[in-house]
Amino acid sequence: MSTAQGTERPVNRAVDLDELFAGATDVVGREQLVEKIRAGKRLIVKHGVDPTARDLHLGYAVCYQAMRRFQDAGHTVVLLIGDFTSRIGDPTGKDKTRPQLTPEQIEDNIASMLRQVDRVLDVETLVIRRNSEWLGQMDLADFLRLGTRLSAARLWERDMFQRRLQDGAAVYVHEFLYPILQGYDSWALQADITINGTDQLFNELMGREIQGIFDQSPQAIMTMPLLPGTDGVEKMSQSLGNSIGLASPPEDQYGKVLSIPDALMPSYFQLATRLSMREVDALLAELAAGALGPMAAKMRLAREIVTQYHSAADAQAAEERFIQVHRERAVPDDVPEFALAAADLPLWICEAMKRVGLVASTSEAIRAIRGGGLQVDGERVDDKDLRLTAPGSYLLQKGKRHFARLHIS
RNA sequence: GGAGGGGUUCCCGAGCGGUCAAAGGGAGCAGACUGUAAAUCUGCCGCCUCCGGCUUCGAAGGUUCGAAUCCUUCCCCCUCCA
Repeated sequence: MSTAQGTERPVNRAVDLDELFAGATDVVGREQLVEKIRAGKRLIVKHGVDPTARDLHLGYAVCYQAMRRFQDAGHTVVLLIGDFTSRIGDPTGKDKTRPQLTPEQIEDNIASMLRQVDRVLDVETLVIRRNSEWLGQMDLADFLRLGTRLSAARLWERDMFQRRLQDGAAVYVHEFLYPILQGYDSWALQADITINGTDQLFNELMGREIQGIFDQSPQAIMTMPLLPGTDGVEKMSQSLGNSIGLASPPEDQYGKVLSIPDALMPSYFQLATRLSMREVDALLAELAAGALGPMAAKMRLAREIVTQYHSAADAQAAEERFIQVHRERAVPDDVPEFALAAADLPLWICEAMKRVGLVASTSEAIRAIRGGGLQVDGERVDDKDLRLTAPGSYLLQKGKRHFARLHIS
């Protein structure tokens, strides 16, 4: 079993521990870990992910920021791709079995993931491993042998299982066994610390258990809080539509950050920016004291984030644009354009709105008109039977933010 | 192997022969308000040139003047006992 090799960078033994662990909800086994750091050991820092295709968002970045700090301190960060475990599939949806990923798809996904994480992590020194390397070789006898050392009661403790049991929901065998495999990963990598979301605590504790069984020094577990989404209620998740993508355009990021509830600003400053704890504390103190207005603070937050994932210039531009569009309600300059021939005249307004994609159906267009939400050239449309009769250029608009320009010639 | 519960509009979830395009919540869209794309309040939220029509309630048949609601078969999901 090979282990990850870091590059020959010096390890910073005197690293500021508070900054290193900043934002963590908990660090299990911190004492031991600190000893290793002080002794100058180059830590193996594990972060496990599924190789599913997805757009990474700020929620994921919370861990990456933490991992980056370890990289900066000279440690080896291993991005562990759960290619083997993902073949088993995540059971939680009611959806039918997920199509199995081919090795090519997995490699594509890894590549796409790297293109996104390189905005946070140092990809040069990042080590990538796949757990099929060892799990793919494990035979049933090995697995059962491991089973002789682990009590099922230990697995049942998992609160998720307990809850499902109470609710009368199913617990599938493979998910029951999943933690063992994930724990085995830590042993295989000889991980000194694993960094992941709080939801992974149980699985990672299994790693300590298994490392202990094989007389390996148990990994520390640094759990990071789940970043709330822009709705301020649910955790950030692509499927909930409350996420801010790392690769999203500057304006999109900027706008979304400004839309978070004020109460979320502290967590975002702390978890989603590269600012140090000290800087964040100072900023929040100013905010609390009223020296810094909430809007100003949030704009600062948005700038920080856009700057990190794009550039200071992009952040500046996004901010100006935001002010224009939302405060001054100007028409954006990237309005999608559509062209139609004069032969389509006269064109029913509902049809026009549909052609241009502002509404999905004429029914919706009619409803929108009744609700007063459609405009042509800045004038509200009140008559659902309105027709465009002359060739020319029309600015179609739904609400305040959806525009389309239609050229008829 | 046995017993039972269930599949409803984007999601969750009521409905259990007509008054059902189907309660309620969430999401989404719009209007008002605001420092914000937040919060709050209001409206909309299957399709159709829409004061009328058409197609929906796992699938296919059937019973009825009439079904999401009853019957039959099939597909899928869950729980409990063994």
